[in-house]
Amino acid sequence: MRKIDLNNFQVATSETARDINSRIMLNLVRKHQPVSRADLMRYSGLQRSTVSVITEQLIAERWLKEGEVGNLPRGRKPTFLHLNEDRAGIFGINIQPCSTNLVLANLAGHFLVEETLPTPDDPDRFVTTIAKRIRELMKKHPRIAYEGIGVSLPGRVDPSSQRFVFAPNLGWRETNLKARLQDATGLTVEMENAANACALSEFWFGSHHEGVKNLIAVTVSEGIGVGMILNGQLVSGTSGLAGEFGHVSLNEVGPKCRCGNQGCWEVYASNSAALRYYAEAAGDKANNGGLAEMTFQKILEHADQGDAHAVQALSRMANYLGRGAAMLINGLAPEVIVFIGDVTRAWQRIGATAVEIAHQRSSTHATTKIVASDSAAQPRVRGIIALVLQRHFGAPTFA
Amino acid sequence: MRKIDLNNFQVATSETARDINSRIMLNLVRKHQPVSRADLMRYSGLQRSTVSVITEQLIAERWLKEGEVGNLPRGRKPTFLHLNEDRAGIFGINIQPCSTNLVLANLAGHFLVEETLPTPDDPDRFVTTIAKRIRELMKKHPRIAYEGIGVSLPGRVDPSSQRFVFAPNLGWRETNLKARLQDATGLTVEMENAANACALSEFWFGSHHEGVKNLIAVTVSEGIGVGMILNGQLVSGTSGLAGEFGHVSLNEVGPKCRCGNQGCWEVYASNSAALRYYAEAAGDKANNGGLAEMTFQKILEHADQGDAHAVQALSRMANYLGRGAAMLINGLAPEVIVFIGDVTRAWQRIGATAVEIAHQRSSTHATTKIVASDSAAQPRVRGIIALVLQRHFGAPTFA
DNA sequence: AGCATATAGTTCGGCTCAAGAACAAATCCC
DNA sequence: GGGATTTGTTCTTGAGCCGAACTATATGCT
Repeated sequence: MRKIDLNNFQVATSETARDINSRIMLNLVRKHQPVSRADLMRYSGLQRSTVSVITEQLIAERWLKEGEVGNLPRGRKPTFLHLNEDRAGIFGINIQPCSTNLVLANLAGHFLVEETLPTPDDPDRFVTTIAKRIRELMKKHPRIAYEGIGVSLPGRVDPSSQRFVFAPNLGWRETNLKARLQDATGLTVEMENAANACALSEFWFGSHHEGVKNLIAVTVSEGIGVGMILNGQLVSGTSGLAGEFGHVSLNEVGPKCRCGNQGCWEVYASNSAALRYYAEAAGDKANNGGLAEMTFQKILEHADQGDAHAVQALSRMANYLGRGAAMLINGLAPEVIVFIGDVTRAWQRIGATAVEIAHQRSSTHATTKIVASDSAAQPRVRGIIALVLQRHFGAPTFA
Repeated sequence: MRKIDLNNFQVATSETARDINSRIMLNLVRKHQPVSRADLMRYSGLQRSTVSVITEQLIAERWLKEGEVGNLPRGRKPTFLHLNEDRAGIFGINIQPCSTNLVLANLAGHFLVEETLPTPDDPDRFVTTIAKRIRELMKKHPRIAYEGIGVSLPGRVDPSSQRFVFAPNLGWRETNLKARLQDATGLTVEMENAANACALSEFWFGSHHEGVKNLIAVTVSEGIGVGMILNGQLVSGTSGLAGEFGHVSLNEVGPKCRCGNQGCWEVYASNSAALRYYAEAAGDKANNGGLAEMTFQKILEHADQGDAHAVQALSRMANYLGRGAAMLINGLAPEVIVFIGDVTRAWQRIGATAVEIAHQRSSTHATTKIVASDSAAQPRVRGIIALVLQRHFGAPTFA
């Protein structure tokens, strides 16, 4: 039960009921399509007449389209309804320190165009490059409407001002990226932290978590980021700063972290941590060169080839991934924790350890599932598409 | 933005708009009373006519009452509306290991009756004793309607089944307390974890956090419990298990915790931890007796009397309270963290340390306020009143 | 006193919307 | 072809908000 925010609430008008019910219809079609009006009546509990009127309206607005006719043992054949997936196009941009993904997706979240380009050093060049490409793509695919642009980036974004609070890995000075991209493209821009985007991706597109209302995404790369869905919605905290569990200290006398503190989770469980573990294990060989050019990628390969040091490094990393997961389970008790990042490619090797440690160190009553994301699914960019889609498929809020 | 749960949603009917708007009216009156219909029109943005109809209805249902007439420089004098605080009575029960509070409150959360009794060893006796007393009180105050009973207890309650998942400090075997209390009193019973109740208390009755949507309550006693309000609503997690941050390990080689793990936050920052610190500081004197009967209460007194060991023990405790708060700030970035428990009585002594450590060890961008609750306010029992009040004052959810 | 002005609150017609019943359409089976 | 069955539409009714007109009550100026 939510408390009404008396500084910012929304009263109901005569159209409110329709807003709510047509949003429900849209979601029911999304889930159950192909689906007849009669099915919608049964799923929703609304009157057949009401369903008819609402679907008629949604068809007129091109959200839905009538499709083939179904077959039943008896009676009039139903006309199936479908989501009109090509009603709108959404651009998704995923900015990472070295490369940026640009995607054009439809309402179903399917990618129509998918490109990768190097991330420019400064935001000015970024805006002009991306805006140009987006305008080209809009010309090339002129038939669809464009809903907006979603941007995921390694940093925290203030939900109210939509400026980023910090993005250390990007090295960009604080800038009003949103306004400039909007001016350059004419489309609405929404920005979100990459871990939050991943959480949204799993929450809206993850097929295996039916009925889940609490889901946590953990992105593991150079650092660790956490995105949280609690009570069915993204948790952003004040100024969008929530999710920095990667900088919770697991050991007050642990190694220094770039955040200034000691023994942070990401000092123990990130890709960089695995590199450190490998260097420690490989010992003196480190000085013989080669190790300086070591990458997490190579550790995964070495482990596959049976390199004991690599296996050990990954195992230590897995152990700490488990400890951090235990923190999240104890504190937030989600139904699911999803790990995202290169580490998922080695999940078969390290998943069991992480899961075991996590359960060992968390409440015995918790039933949290811990899984690795399908890395092919591009959760960062899919999630940012989900963010934009929420405008149309999310629950409208009143009061 | 929330995702619609297609397994459990609520369609809008013709009455939905009224439900929403009259709930808003009720809250506006609660906040701004005494308030005229014209004021409500301005606060809500609804038409004067709509406000008139809704208030008429709320007066007929006895939620509101007309009061005195106001004065204005010009024009017709407004009739002020008030919340009819005595429309309903709510029983609040706070179960703690040794004593139980029973409170009868009105709609404003004011206590009409306030009693304390020893907590029976077994739930059977508890139900009969409490139910008898509640029936007596209902006879004694026959004029008001009774809304229900709220029960706060040291343990986690599954929101769906309303059974407690575990309550180790209570030592009661799992029992369907809710159903039995309902049968014995004829009133609706709602149960909630004590830390969650505290969070609700601060959120609904805390005057100093206007506009706050993310608030965390930390109860410090023998153990540490955490209750979280995020996005304006209580976060319970799967089976109500969220909030066990007290059992997050801050040190993997720290002292054993009763939960089976090592170095949990509550091993370092609870009342029991302060007792251990004191024993360590007092050293050999411990064997001379007296220390076995040491209580946290006495440590507070000794500190006031200038006992260096007591001061040091509290200071170590404060340090770890700060570290735990830093974890909550990094992870959840609330606007406010409220500490609750005996420790608040020593807040003048230890607050500064805790706040300093918390800010030192959390994101430099975070602006979380850290405060001690007013211990006289009885947050546990006030919060459980808030839980029941939410039924009438919380935002109704559709879709 | 009389009138203009201002503010509070009520009443009524018009519009949106869901409910529910009646009806039309389409199909199968006998 | 007729009855049974299911889908989908149409129409009336009642709930509820909007907006305008209207009533009630006050002040201040002439």
